[in-house]
Parts: sequence; C-alpha cells; structure tokens
Amino acid sequence: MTELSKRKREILKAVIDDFIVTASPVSSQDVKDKYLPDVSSATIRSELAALEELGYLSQPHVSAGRVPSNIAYKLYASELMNSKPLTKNDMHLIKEQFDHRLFDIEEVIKKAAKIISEITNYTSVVLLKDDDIVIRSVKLVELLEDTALVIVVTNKQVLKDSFIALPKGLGSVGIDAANELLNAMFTGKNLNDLGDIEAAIGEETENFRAVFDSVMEIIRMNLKSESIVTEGEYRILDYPDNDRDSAKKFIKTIQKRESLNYLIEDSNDIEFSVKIGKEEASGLENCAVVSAKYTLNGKEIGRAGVIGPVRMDYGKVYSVLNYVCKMLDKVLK
Amino acid sequence: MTELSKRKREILKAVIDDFIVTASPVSSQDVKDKYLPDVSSATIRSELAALEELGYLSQPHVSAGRVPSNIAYKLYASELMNSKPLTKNDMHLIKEQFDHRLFDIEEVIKKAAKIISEITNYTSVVLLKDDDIVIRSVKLVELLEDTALVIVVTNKQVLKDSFIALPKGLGSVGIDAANELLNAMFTGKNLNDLGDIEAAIGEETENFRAVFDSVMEIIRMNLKSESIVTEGEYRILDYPDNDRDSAKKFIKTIQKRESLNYLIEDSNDIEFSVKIGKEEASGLENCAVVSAKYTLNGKEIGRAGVIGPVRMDYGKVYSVLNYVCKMLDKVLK
DNA sequence: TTTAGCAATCAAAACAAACGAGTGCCAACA
DNA sequence: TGTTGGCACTCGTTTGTTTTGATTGCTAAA
Repeated sequence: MTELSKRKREILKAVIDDFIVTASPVSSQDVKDKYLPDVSSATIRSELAALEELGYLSQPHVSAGRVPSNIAYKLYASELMNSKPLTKNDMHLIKEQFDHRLFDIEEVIKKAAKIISEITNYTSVVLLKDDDIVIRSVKLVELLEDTALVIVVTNKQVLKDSFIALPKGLGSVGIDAANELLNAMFTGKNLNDLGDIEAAIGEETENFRAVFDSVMEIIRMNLKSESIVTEGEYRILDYPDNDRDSAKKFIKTIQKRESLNYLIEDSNDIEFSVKIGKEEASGLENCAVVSAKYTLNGKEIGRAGVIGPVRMDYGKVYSVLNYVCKMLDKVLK
Repeated sequence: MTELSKRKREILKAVIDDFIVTASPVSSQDVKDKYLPDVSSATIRSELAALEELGYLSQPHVSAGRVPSNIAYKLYASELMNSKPLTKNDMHLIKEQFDHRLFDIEEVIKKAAKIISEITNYTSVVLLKDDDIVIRSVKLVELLEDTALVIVVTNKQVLKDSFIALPKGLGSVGIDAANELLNAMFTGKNLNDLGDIEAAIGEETENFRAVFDSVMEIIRMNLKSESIVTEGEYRILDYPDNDRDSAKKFIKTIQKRESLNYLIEDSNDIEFSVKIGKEEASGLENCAVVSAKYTLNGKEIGRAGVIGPVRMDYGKVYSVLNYVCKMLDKVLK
C-alpha cells in the first residue's frame, strides 16, 4: 500500500472527524464547507473515490456520502487524529479521585475505571496484571469455632475473600503455629515458586496438611487470575451504532468478563493500543477498544481502557487515558 | 369499587394472560378463541367495555383491542394469576447453587440473585437486612508496618473490606492489646448499643483512641447500610416494553443501587409483594417489582425479588421466588 | 490538474388508496 | 334480562406510487 498524499490524509481525517460527531455519511460538499473551503467539491469527489478504491471509505449506497472503514479508523487513531486537551474541570475531577489515601490497589483501579467512564461517557475497563507478585504475608484469622478467613498480602494487593474450614480441635494455639508455619513457607515467594513449596513440605507440616492444602488452593485460584474491573456498561446505549440486541450482548459480555483480557492484555507494553472491530470477540462486534498501559517502577503492571462504538471520540479518549495512567503511575509508586 | 363478577374476572385474566405473552392489544375475538369459546364475542365485547369503564383496561385507539392497566396487573398478581409450577430442571438448577458449603451469607445471596435472574430472565435483586445484627468479634490484622485490616464478624456476615492506618510504633504487642480491648467492647453488642459503647470509653482506651475511632466508624458505615446484590440488569433489553433510553436509565438506576431499598424494603414482612409502575422511583417507570421474604429463625431478614416490565410472567416469577426463598430459609438455618 | 456543469441514481419523504382489525350499537331471540 | 348475529363505523397498518433531494461520476473546458 502506497503512502497517502497529504491532501488525501487531510480529506480522510475530515471525513472521520465529521462522521464521529454526525454519525451520518459525509459528502464531498460537507468536506469542502467544513474543512477544505479552498478546494472544489469535484476535486474532493475524485479524492474520495480514490480513497474508496484504497479501502479507507465506503458508500452505504450510491447517492450517499462516504463512511470510514475500520482501517481508516486505525490510521486515524494512530496518525491522523488530534488529541483533545482535557478541560481544567476534567483534570480536577480525575485528580480528586486519587488524593486521599487508598490502601488497596483494587480500590485504586476501581476509582480509575469509574472516572474514565464518567468523563468519556464510554464503558471502561481496567486490568491489573499478576506477574511478579510476591507474597508478603499470609494470615489465618479464626472467625468461628471451625472457620477461618485467609488473608494473603502481596506487594500489590490484599486478598481477603476466602474462607476455609478448620480441622476440629485445632485451637488458637494450633492456629498460631499454623500461621507461623505458613508465613515461613510463603513469605517472599512468588507465583513461580509455588511448585517448589509444595515439593518441600516436611514432617512438621503434617498436622496442618488440610489447612496447608486449602491455603495453597486459595493462592493458586486467586493470585493466578488477574483482576479486571469495568464501569458504565450501560453507556453503550447512548450510541445508536449498535442495535438493541447487540447492545445487550455487549453489556452481558462485559459484565461476565468474557474475552476482555484477550482484548486488552494482548497489547502488552504498547503505550497506546487501538483495536477495531475485532470479530473474534463475539458480543463486541461493532466496537473499538482503546487502552493504555500504566506502570510500577517502569514496568507495565496493567492497562486502562475504553470500549465503545467504532465511531468513538478517540481524541478525548486518548487524553483521558493518558492522564489517568500518568496519575496511576504516580499513585502506585 | 364493587366486586367483579366471575365472568369479568375470567375475561380480565384471559386478557392479561394473553397480553403477557403476545405484548399486543387483545381483542374480543382473541378472548373467545383462546379462552372462552362458549361465549360470543359480542358478549365479551360488552364485558370488556364494562371492565374499561371500571379502569382495568384501556384501548390504544378505537379499532384496537384492550390493554391491561396497572390496577389490572395488581389484581392479576394478587388474585387472578396461576402460579406456574417449576420444571424439575429449574428446581435442580436452584438446588445445585446451594449444595456446597458457603461461609458468608453474602455469597449465599449472590448465588440466589444469579439463579433467580437466570431462570426468570429478568433482573433480580436480593436484599439483606441489618436489624438485629450482633457483633461476634472484631479483629485487627496487621498487614504492613502501618496498615491493618479490620475484620468484623457478626451473626450474619463477615466484614473484611476496611483498612485503617495504625499509629506509629504500635507494634504487635500493641495490636494484641488493642484487639483484646476492642473485643471486650464490641462482642455481643448490636447496632443500637454503639452509642453506649462510645459513651463508656474509659481510661484504658486512651492509647488506642485513633484506632478505636476508626473501627467505630467502619462499623457505623458498613453495618448500617444493608447489602443489596443485583444480577442480569441487561435482561431488560429483551423486552420491548421500554425504549432504549428508559432501558438505559433502568440499568443505570439498578447498578447504582438507587431507590432499590425503598422499593423492596418497603414491603416489610409481606410474604409476597408486587409493586407496579411506581412513579417515585425515577428510572423504573414502566416496571414492576415482585419480591418475597426469606427468614432466619422465623424472622424476615431479607427479600429476594425481580424487577422487570409490568408485562411480566408473574406466575413463573412467583414460583421461582417462592422456591428460592424456601431454599434460603433452609440454607441459612 | 482542477473545476463547473449535468445526467444518473436511489434512499427517504410524502402522499394516496385499500385493507382489515376491532369496536359499539341494535334488533332479534332465548 | 342477558346473549347473540349483523352491520356500520373508525382508524391504524400496509402497500404502492410519486416526488424530492442528496450525492455521485463523468465530461468537457479552463
């Protein structure tokens, strides 16, 4: 594919800019009036025809204007669009979310998802990766006679939603012992070490075998899967690009977390990624996914993104994600 | 308002039965063909006119059939409808949810919400009340140097999502002491006692004043508000009764938990409650709320319900809620 | 290479006629 | 007195036709 001439790029950008706000096919006259008054509509027409030939545009029917194709959006998002600077107010709103102390990283990413969705008016997704998780401590907290809460503290999060049954007659002395043992075994270890730990169980663990196994399973189950939070699924209904049925599928797909990690994680370490019209992700047919990475100590630990109609305000989304991710970098440090 | 004659009730029931499945105005002919073949359509017509006069029916326009009014639905749900027995399969699906051990009541009601929504294909809401909550124990678990997780165990739930900052230099001895003190103060107390506790703080608490205040605040904040879980908001999109915009409002309202407790809690201790077209709850205009109570030791501790279009399959909803609530009664004991 | 002009295309809007679903009313009947 | 068949009337829906207008591609001239 040959490079596009400067004017072709201008015209293509004009068409997409216009289509993003009007949602209706853009005519040569529209382009002339609103973007390129110094060129005649006939000229623009022939350029449009050429762009169509190249696959960037299409016509719903012969007497209609042009509509951008997915590859046009791709080019637009990566090269053509202008990022729209955030308003003072938006920046303020974002800052506000993070300026009181947050203990758990989960809380932080929830806030991030919320504010992204509110400001962009699209559905947001924030993903938190799990590599390099190091266990800092494991606690067994006795709740009732035979039930304990397992708390696992890592360098990134606090796991505190898992209960286990205690062996009969363990008593608080037993729990203390178990706690000590568990900590000796798990502290400082990361996910890759789990196998080794299992292999190295010695005599002294024998009494607590059941407890140990439960804890191990909890760590395996919960630390393995990364966390994903989403917000504002219903916002898709503001855009007529999807009909009722596909909007329903959209909301369902996102709430059930289907194929989300695939879409977002897939862009590992890319500063700013745009995926458009991914067919593979059923339920998100007519959609675009834009995501940006955020880091801890310079290393990507997650991505924040937006899922919306292909006809999306990429300029605004770009700035918002950028700003929020910068914010996350700062807060997480 | 005078009692309706037997035939009027039959006809009204027929109209609603039909409208619930077809969603289009019901004619005298429809009623004759499908429900009362032994009466002429003319007779049915005059009955329909009478029912309209009484406010149970209305006509979209003069050459259309009849549509039930909200008071018709009310009568229908409370007196006319037949409850539809659950299929073996449905019962099995419900039972399945509850047959492995669940530690936290929150988990139980989440399961309940999920299965209700799946089987009815409406949005479900399950509410858990907070009266008579008795604190069984309070634990402070040190996580990092200066942060602790606060765990509050009550007779109904385990609160474990709150962190507090620890005063500098407290150390694990200090934490043990604080733990002991907190337990002495809170164990066995219920919400109404909180004021007394605060009043009774003595000398010995002085060192832990900041910790105590934080814990108190956590208990106040979290035990006060009852918990509500919802599921399947997107299902409203399966029903054409609401347009896009009001469907959006519906989903948003429910996800943000607005006016839900009002709608459901309001029916305190009523076995089976139906609310229809409550205008006060903005966002849920064209909707009906059906809820049933579940109990612990014979006392209502929550309600499980369904929110959907006014034109709802009340018969099925009735049986599902009934069965799930029975199940809850059993599981919670 | 650009542009004005113009015929061609075709969706959408506007209009018109026909249809038919359903009613209310009335006169006859059990 | 309640029920019924018959019938005229209403009015939304469907179907078909025409008009309109937006927009294009092409062509010939600048």
